[in-house]
Amino acid sequence: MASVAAKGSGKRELIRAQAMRLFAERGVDAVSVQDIASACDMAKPNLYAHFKSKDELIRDLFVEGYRDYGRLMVQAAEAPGPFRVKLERMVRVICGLHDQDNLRFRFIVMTQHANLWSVVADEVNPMEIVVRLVASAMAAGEIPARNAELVAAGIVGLVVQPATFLLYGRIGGALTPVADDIVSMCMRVAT
Amino acid sequence: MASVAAKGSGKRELIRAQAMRLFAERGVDAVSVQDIASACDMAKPNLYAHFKSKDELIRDLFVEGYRDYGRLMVQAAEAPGPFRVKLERMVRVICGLHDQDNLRFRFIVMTQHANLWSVVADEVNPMEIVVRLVASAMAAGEIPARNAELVAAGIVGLVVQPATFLLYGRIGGALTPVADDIVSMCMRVAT
DNA sequence: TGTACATCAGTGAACGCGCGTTCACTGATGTAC
DNA sequence: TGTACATCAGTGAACGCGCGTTCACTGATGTAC
Repeated sequence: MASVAAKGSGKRELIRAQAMRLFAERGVDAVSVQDIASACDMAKPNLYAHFKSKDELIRDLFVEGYRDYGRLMVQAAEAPGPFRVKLERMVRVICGLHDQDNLRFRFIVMTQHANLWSVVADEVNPMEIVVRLVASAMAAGEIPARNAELVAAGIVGLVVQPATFLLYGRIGGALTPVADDIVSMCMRVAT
Repeated sequence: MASVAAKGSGKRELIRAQAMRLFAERGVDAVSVQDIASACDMAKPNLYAHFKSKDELIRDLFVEGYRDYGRLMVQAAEAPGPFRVKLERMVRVICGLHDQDNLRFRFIVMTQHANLWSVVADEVNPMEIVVRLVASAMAAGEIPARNAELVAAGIVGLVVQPATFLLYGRIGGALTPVADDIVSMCMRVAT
């Protein structure tokens, strides 16, 4: 059961890894504390030595799940270069994280409407970051000034929806091989 | 409580309307049978005179929820005209349905990962329809032949993500006013 | 008109169940002398 | 070396709760004569 490698060491990381896997596969509501305990080969009460409650565990995974995305996207946006380069870096970051840690991406997709956003800081909120990138490129005259929120939404959709197609086996393989195509679609939308 | 207008008449339609509203607002798992009964001003057991179980009610709403989208999208795709016209009709249909019955759209978004797809026929599966439209336009040489699934995913994303932004108040108003912009983004992605 | 009966939408109360969570306890391990 | 004790990860059993669902019953309404 405990075949999914825990990133760090120790029981806490084992619990986090197994819980994220189960949540990603079935959704948080369809996974019981017992399910998580079984996957970790431990008794249910022992989970409470590491997390105060099921909710705390979910929040922990949600925050941690978005942290890397946010941080790397901010880096991509703040590093020097024209809009096209920033956007390309950003798309590649997301494709890379997606392929490298697919379970996390699944988890994020499954929980995206779960009223958990209040626990994620605005600075690392991926939507916010894309909106800011697009808006500042328009302000700088790098791309035509249009409805920035709408263009940003479009760009997010151009990444998220192919990822979702992949999730359901509609597209095979990984996201990185088509990163170029996604970037070019984004650029056509933005310019 | 029963202020949401039921489309048809009778208790069954009242239940369907209230349930869809609650499911759209909170997600199916966060709404109990008691919640639905209260919203309908009736006792819990009475729901079972109209639906065999909570699951049946959810499936009913899911199937019904997609039916109009699928039917109208197929019409838009099968009516004569070049790719651009078909795509535009299709986008307008979705924007129109979205604005006219926002709760249904919310419900669809909330339940999109709920393992309910087996109850929706392939012919009216919106993703399928878009994929077919793009693939046949490529086959006919109307648009450049590229990865059809990916382009279709992009187009779906260009509609769904703005709708989601709207859902969370990130964009104000309705989808129809920006339908033109969405169509033009889709065309730039596809050609 | 009044009486007897059939119908049936609607309900109060209870059902069993699995949930998240708590707690008193166990038993292996390390340490002191 | 053996004995006594402290530590603490881990657990079996139970907790209360709200869930979806069932069922025997009610009581208003319509119909027959």
